[in-house]
Amino acid sequence: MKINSKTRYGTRAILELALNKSEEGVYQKDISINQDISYKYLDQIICGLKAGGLIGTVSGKKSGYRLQREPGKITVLDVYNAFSQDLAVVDCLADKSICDRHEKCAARDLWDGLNSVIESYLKSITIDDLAEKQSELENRQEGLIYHI
Amino acid sequence: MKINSKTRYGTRAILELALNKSEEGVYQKDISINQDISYKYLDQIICGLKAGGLIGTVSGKKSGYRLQREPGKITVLDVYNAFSQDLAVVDCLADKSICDRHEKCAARDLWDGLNSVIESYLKSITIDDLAEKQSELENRQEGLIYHI
DNA sequence: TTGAATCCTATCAAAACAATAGGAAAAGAA
DNA sequence: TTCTTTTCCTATTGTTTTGATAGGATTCAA
Repeated sequence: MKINSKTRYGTRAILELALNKSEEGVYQKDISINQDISYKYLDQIICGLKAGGLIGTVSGKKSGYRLQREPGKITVLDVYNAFSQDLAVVDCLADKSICDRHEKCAARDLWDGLNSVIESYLKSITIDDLAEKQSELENRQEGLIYHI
Repeated sequence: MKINSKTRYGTRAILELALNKSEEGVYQKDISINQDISYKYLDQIICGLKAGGLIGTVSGKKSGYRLQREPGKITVLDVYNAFSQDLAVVDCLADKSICDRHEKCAARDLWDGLNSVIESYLKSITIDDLAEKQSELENRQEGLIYHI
């Protein structure tokens, strides 16, 4: 049960865009530096986020990327879905035909429940939540320094 | 986010033991047949379940395997842990040293929350719950047949 | 017309995964 | 004892997924 690196990086990349309060786009280069993600690998991450309709390219004198919706309307599940087929912790959830047991399988119901739990958690957290949390964490850090 | 096949099969195998109401052990052969798991692969599954202290070998005239605890005291998380290291949807949860960002990383907190959600779900379901569910499913099936 | 940025596709090495294989050890039955 | 059945153990293998790199095409403003 691991989150793959594209989803991990994708979340950080999109968080980086949410943290940018200016009207201008954010360069891939800056996402790469600020979030410690290989510039080239980020190519694919950005491609996925764009294909998922979560981010877009800014046209104009300063290019770069920006969110396509308000950060409060993008959930982590959206990011997850940009890099995976449907969330299905076991294959028989997405496609019953692969297992004859599906009609009466307590195990399948179990995994189905797990799926729901994961899905609703990922859906409950928006990029805005993350951005707020990130600001909090950074402020708390500074606060500590003041007290030394 | 997939559950690996050992955990999947392991759950079904241990469910099979829970469904056996006799005092006698259940043969690997029978688990294999009833649960459609390759006999040889089941070797490794059983080995994991034994190492996890969840099942044991019956000694006496009829051998086979049985649960080591009451089914109500074995959770699906126990089964999961028998086949994976600690549950950690991202590696920086189990080992902070792999990423410098851990002090102030909203993403890490996000995955930590996901981890908790998964863990508490898996912990909330016992093998006894599964066995009961399985009986229900099989009875309902029979019930439907009567009404045709 | 060049420089910086986005965009696109192919490739690769390593790791994880799922499963098979072959047989040793134990223990009851003949 | 010997045979048979079942448990137990370790190695190996083929496939798929994963994480990442590579190389260059395209766009566009200065």
